[in-house]
Amino acid sequence: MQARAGRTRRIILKAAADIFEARGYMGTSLQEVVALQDVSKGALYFHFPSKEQLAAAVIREHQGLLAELAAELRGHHPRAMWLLLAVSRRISELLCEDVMTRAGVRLACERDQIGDSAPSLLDDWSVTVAEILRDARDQGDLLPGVDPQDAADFIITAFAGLQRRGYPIRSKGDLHRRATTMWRLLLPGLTTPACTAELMKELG
Amino acid sequence: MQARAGRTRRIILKAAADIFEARGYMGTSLQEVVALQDVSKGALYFHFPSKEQLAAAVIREHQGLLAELAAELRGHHPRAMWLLLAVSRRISELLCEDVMTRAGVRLACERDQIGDSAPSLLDDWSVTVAEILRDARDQGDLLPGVDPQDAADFIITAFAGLQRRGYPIRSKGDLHRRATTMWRLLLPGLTTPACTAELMKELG
Amino acid sequence: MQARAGRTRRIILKAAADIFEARGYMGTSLQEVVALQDVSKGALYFHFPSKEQLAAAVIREHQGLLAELAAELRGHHPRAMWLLLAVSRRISELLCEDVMTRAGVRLACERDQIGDSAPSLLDDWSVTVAEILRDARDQGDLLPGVDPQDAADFIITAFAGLQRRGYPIRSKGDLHRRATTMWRLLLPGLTTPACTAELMKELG
Amino acid sequence: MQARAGRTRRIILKAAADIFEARGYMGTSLQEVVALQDVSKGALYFHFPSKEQLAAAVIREHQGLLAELAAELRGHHPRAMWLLLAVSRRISELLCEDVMTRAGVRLACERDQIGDSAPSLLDDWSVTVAEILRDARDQGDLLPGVDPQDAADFIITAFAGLQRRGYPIRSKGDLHRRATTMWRLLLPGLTTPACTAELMKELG
DNA sequence: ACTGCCGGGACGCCCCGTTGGT
DNA sequence: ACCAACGGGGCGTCCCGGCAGT
Repeated sequence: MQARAGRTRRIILKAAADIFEARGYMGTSLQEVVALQDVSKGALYFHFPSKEQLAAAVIREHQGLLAELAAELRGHHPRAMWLLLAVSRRISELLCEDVMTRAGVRLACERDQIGDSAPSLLDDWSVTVAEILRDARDQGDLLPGVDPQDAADFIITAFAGLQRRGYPIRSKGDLHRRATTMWRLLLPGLTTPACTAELMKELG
Repeated sequence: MQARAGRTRRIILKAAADIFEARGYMGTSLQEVVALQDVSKGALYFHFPSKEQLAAAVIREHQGLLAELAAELRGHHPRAMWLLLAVSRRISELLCEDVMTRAGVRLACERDQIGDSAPSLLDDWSVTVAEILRDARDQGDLLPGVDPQDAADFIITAFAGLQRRGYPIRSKGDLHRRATTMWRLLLPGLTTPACTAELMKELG
Repeated sequence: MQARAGRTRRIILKAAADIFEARGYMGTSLQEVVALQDVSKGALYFHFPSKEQLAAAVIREHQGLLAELAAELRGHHPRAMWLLLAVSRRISELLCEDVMTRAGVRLACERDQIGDSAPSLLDDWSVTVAEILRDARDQGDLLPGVDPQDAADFIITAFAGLQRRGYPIRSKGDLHRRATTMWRLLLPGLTTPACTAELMKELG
Repeated sequence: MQARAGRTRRIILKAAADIFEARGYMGTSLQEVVALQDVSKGALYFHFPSKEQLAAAVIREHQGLLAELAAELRGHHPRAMWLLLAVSRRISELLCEDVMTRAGVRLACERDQIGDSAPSLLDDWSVTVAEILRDARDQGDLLPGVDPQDAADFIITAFAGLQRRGYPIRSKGDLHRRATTMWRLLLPGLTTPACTAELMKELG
């Protein structure tokens, strides 16, 4: 029965992500969530004590993801800036392919509407990016005068903005293009000219 | 009576901005709006036929503002990039001082939850910024390889993100600092080194 | 100005009839009424103190009409039953041609939803028809055993039902046909065979 | 649980009938309905998705009833006209004893205010009565020249009018008396003299 | 343990019938 | 004659507990 329970939980989580992603937290009715995959309200309330917790669970699905990704990719990318770009690319891909990721990011941006039990995903990300930037500084790739934490804050905010509502992402390439634009604008202000030049080649 | 009507309308608009800014579109109840300044439901319904139209009016309050600002400040700033920074600074100030501005921007970001009658403020801004950037290009201040429209899109998205939920703006200086950080990171990727150097001095 | 006032009153009354006829008393909003002919609410409330009184006025427009008609046509129709049919035909025509008449009858049927200030049109009609039937009895045209008042009650109820909602009246002929059907069914139970036979020829 | 649900549904339906009967469709507030038997809005919303559906359910309660009655009584009344009177008497009884029946008929008359989802009860009745009349014709009881469908239309309209608003039904006998009056007036125009004479004795 | 039916209140938005100041 | 404003609900419906089954 444990297996069935887990499966149901997952189904609900997925359905919730679908609706949350499309309508936002407040615009989502649990009615719609359960209707989407034809589970009962009872099932939902068994697995998640409240709407707030449901949203929190969707966000939590990605909590720590960026840190994991960083840890995982760190092996392949000794230099921190390369790592940062690699992680950025990976997240972009997820944003394109995976509804749950999009939902998580959207909900993270709507944290103030959800409540304190929602993990502050963007803060986590900010911390991780700040760490990477500190590594980059230690490796001499960062421009002097760049504060890693401030820069990280800006970067993740800007990045989260890439999937802005109203700018619907049409295709994988679409988001990729926006990310590329972002990095092309940011790198010269972030990294040393030599490093920038090399990274630009990566971006294509 | 025209005067009184205008005054009431303004009171409602202001109250709406207060609540919209704090709770977002969907989180706002018209009940709360009218309670805040003790106007009646009837008064609200008289001036605004629906919640959607109310939000649209708050947004509309700022539609064209950036374009006006640009036109107005153009005289004082012959070089486009200087103009851009001046406008940015002005908007930052407004975001700090004026609740309605903050509400407008927040609602603009939530446009997909409001409906099509809401002006797409950010698109407007994007257009204006793109124009300025084209001027900058013509003046030789832009780096080659920078697409004005793409850059403008990114800039306004990032700028709108500066007042991100969860990152409450604590003081006027707070937002100013974030804006400065943004431009310091962006300018090197946007403008020629000479131009960048001069602008950096402006930023302090 | 007296003339203008009277004209406005009439315009409002007409507009009210239009909407009342289409939507019924409770389904009608004064908003709609004033919008139809673009008069102001102030104008409406100047002429009619309340919705109830407005409806009452529409009904009152026809109060006494049937009695007048009877009086007027009495000259041409010495025998009461002929008079009754003539009056019936005249009312049928009005129901077809005149919205106000239809509205009046509809409102009269919805009297319980309007309030006590609405004239009980149907009761009036009932009284008049009963008088006519009594005349017919005196003229020896009524079957013995027919109680004029009971018969009148039934006749006007049935007649009012001819324009039943959902049975939309498509054309003048439509209502005429229903009325003919009614009389063909009723007359044999109401009048002496001889009288019935003559009247049937009238109906065609 | 099924049992409880059914009971609740019935309670709501009954309360709705009470209010609908007294105030009409548009004059009824669901608030009042739930207050009458102290059920919650949630319960109402669970069983009936809208006011329209609630009214439709009240009407539907009687849809097919007349046809069933006809089928059931057909055994006891070989001759169609006797059947018709029997059915009429049965419905009259129901109208006196049962609020839901009165509510159903009232709502059926207000169908245009409710919406298309309301069954057109009166049309159904009309069809059934027309069938009976056709049987009567085949049995040689109908007068030549009577169109069964037209006659049926008139009969049910008139019958529905018996419980007219403003003519409150005071007692069982009251409605019975009106029905008797109706048939006494109608039968001579509907059936052959011999048949009429026999039926009249039935009416008393 | 897990799922589901049924019910419970609480508002939310809309909008309606009405009155004051002019 | 009117513009502006007033509250009072109406309906929908939403988020959520209790039990009853499995």
